[in-house]
Formats: sequence, structure tokens, C-alpha cells
Amino acid sequence: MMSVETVQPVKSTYQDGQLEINAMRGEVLVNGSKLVLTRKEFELLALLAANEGEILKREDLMMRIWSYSMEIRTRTLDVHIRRLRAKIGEHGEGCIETVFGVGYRFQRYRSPEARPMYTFAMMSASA
Amino acid sequence: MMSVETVQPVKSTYQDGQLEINAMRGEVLVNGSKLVLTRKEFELLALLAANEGEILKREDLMMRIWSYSMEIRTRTLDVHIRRLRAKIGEHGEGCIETVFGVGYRFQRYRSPEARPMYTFAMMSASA
DNA sequence: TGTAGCTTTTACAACTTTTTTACAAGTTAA
DNA sequence: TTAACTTGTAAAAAAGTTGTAAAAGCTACA
Repeated sequence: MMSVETVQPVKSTYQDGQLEINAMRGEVLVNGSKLVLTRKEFELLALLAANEGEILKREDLMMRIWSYSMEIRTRTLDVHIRRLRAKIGEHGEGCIETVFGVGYRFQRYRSPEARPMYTFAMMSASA
Repeated sequence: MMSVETVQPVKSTYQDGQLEINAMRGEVLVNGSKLVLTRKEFELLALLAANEGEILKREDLMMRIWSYSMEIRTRTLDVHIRRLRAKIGEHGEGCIETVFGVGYRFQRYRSPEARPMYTFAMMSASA
């Protein structure tokens, strides 16, 4: 693990068919049009996208964006996820996936039929 | 830190459809007519324009124009921004963009519809 | 010294973002 | 199907940031 890598909270860029995240310029484009995100929204999206395909646990998201604190009795994370999804729009539904009992996962663009229908809550949520 | 690089606060010239900055002559023209700016106003505009398209953080602007000092509890920067915008006029609104929680960004002229609604706060401002 | 012009400070208004609250809706497992 | 628990949502509250006017402080110079 050795922390050799610099703490770069955000992969410099993400891109798929619909969505583009340019961390350097702080820009997010959805189908070419620029998105207006707040700071926390941006951080959250960038973190999720940087770990594309992986499930990030609620606790981890909390820790990494809200710095270790914050009881998990608050809906803060959910509210931010909701706003992100709303802003990203249609693609947002598909790309930010809820993993019940665990957390969220960002998925690279897949055509609707390519998306699994099942909720797919894997990983012993306890773990 | 070593000050090897020359302190060249200003790209020699900027120009777009509306605005022209001639750093050598210390002149700013808006739609052909000369603008009378004070020294600080000029420095600020020139610095922003020299980094056209990039977000300059408040701290950085402070450091580079007010030399490292100045608590960020003062409205000095904002006041200068306001006066700049006022003097540049209509174009000023569009070209000096506020990036909430971070700083300001100078944008080359874009037709009104090309402008994002901006509020947009990116990049963990802390970083 | 007085004046004019520039810059900074102050005090508050206006605005934006983030968090909290309260409850609805969805999910899981016995 | 119900009980227990998790997530979604809207709306309000709280926190934080920026905008602005006006006053005060400077500086240069006639």
C-alpha cells in the first residue's frame, strides 16, 4: 500500500460516451453541455468516477469527502447523490448505482439493455 | 520556492471580439474605446486574462497582486472585481466569472447562450 | 497643506451551498 | 406479510461566500 502516490483526490479525467469529467478545469460535460456542479457534488462525482466499477461504501464516501466525521444517521450523502443524479440527468440514473446496504458505484456508460436489472447487492454488507 | 522565474504578471496582450488588453502600453480597449483603469484594476484584469479559461483561486490572486499578505476576511479583492466589471461594462459580466468557493475565471468572449449559468464550484478549494 | 484620486476597510445585504429534519418509499429476511 | 432496516425526497434551517455602498486611509503633487 505504501503511500508513494500523491494524494490526488481526483483522477485527472474521465470520459465515456455521455459524460466527461475534466478535473483540472473543474468541468463536467454531459453530452457536450457544461454542467453546473457545486464543490461537494463535484468531489463526490469525481471520487465515484475515479473508482469506476467499484463499489464505494457509504462509510468510505463519508470519510473521504466529509472527513471522517458525520454520523450515519444523516441523509447528507443521499441528498448529494440525488442532486448529482438529477443534474447528470438521464445518464445519471444509469451511472450512479445504489448498492443496497453497502454504498454506491459509478458505472461507465452502458446501453440500457446492457444494464443488469437486478439490484445486485453483493459483498456481505457486513464486511 | 526560489524565485528563479521572472515575475511577469502579465501576458503581453489579450484580444477577443470585444476586449483588447495591451499590457505593454497598459491599455485596455472595450469595443474600440479606451478604458481608464487604475493600477490594481489593471493588474488584476491582466492577470486574469493572462490565464484565460483557468480558475484562479482567491488566495492566488491575493498573493500575486497583494503580495502574500492579506487575510481572506477582507473584501478587497471583491471590490476590485466589482469595479473592473463595472468598467468593462456589459462584457464584464460575462468575462469575469465567479467560481463560488474558489475564485474567479476570465473567459474569452462567448455569445450569451454559450455561457453556462455558472455558479459552479469545483476542486476541493482546500487543495 | 490641501486636494484629488486610488486603495482598503467596514458593515451589512444578498446569494449559494450544505446540512438537517421529517417522512415516504423501497428492500430484506423471518 | 410484517417488522426492521435502508434509501429517496422535499423543504427548511444553517452555514458559508460574495456583492455593494460608504467611509476611512493613503499617496502624490500642486
